[in-house]
Amino acid sequence: MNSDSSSMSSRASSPDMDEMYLRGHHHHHHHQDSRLNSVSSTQNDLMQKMSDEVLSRHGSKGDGDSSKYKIKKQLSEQDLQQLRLKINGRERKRMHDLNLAMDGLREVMPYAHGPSVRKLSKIATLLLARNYILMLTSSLEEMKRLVGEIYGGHHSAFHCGTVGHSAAHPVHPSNAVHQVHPILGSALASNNSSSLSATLPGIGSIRPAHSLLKTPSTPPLPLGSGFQHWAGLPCPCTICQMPPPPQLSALTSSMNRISSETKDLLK
DNA sequence: TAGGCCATCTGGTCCT
DNA sequence: AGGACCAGATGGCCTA
Repeated sequence: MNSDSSSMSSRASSPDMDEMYLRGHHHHHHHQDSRLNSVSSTQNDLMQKMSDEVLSRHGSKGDGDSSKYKIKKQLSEQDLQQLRLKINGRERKRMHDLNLAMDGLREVMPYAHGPSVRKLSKIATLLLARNYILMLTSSLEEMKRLVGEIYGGHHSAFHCGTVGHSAAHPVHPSNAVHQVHPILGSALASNNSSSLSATLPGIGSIRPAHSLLKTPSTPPLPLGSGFQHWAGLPCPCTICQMPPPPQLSALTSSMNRISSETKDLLK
């Protein structure tokens, strides 16, 4: 029925409940669930309600002829089945789309990918993503600060990526730190880079804003801002041509402190 | 076997 | 009115 296997690859697909429904699931008492009795009654109510809706759609509501009503009730049950199938199908598609988005998020998360690695659960994905964003944001802030200290504020203000772009690209994390939701803002305030934890392998030789995001296993993050630093292109500016200042190694070590939190997520 | 995770169904609510 | 979104319920699968 549904060909989507990406979100269900690790488990057998469930029995087709629509099929069950069509075979008389609404008469079901195939398991002794305490909820089923109440559901059955409410379901009957629903059936009647929807039946009325369908009947009214067909312009037959209020028909006094009982034999006609019986026929039309039968028709309406078919309509109800079709309606239910339609609604269920929409909901399934919605959840499949949600799972696809979740897979997309997993793909850009800094954790080991591969067939032998069990994929992150949904909750772990969301929590890790949050930590990752927080870490990136605070790293960026820290780098901006360091660059400002080293080269002076006026120069860094003209730097193509780390500072100058932030005003032009509102969605960039370096700008988001000032515009973020109050909750995130408070989270940032309480989460410096040492308490944050995310995995960024191969970050040893740091160039501001470059190698931070260009991890070997992850593609450039699609932030939607057209931020050219992340497009894999070499940057011609003087700052990017210079070797990394020794102060930035402190950032490296803080980044490598990844994570009791994150490791917990991966358990 | 218990608990975690998940897909699905379902009814309610909100939105367009 | 119909669709999107949400939360609760349920059962299946898997793992410690």
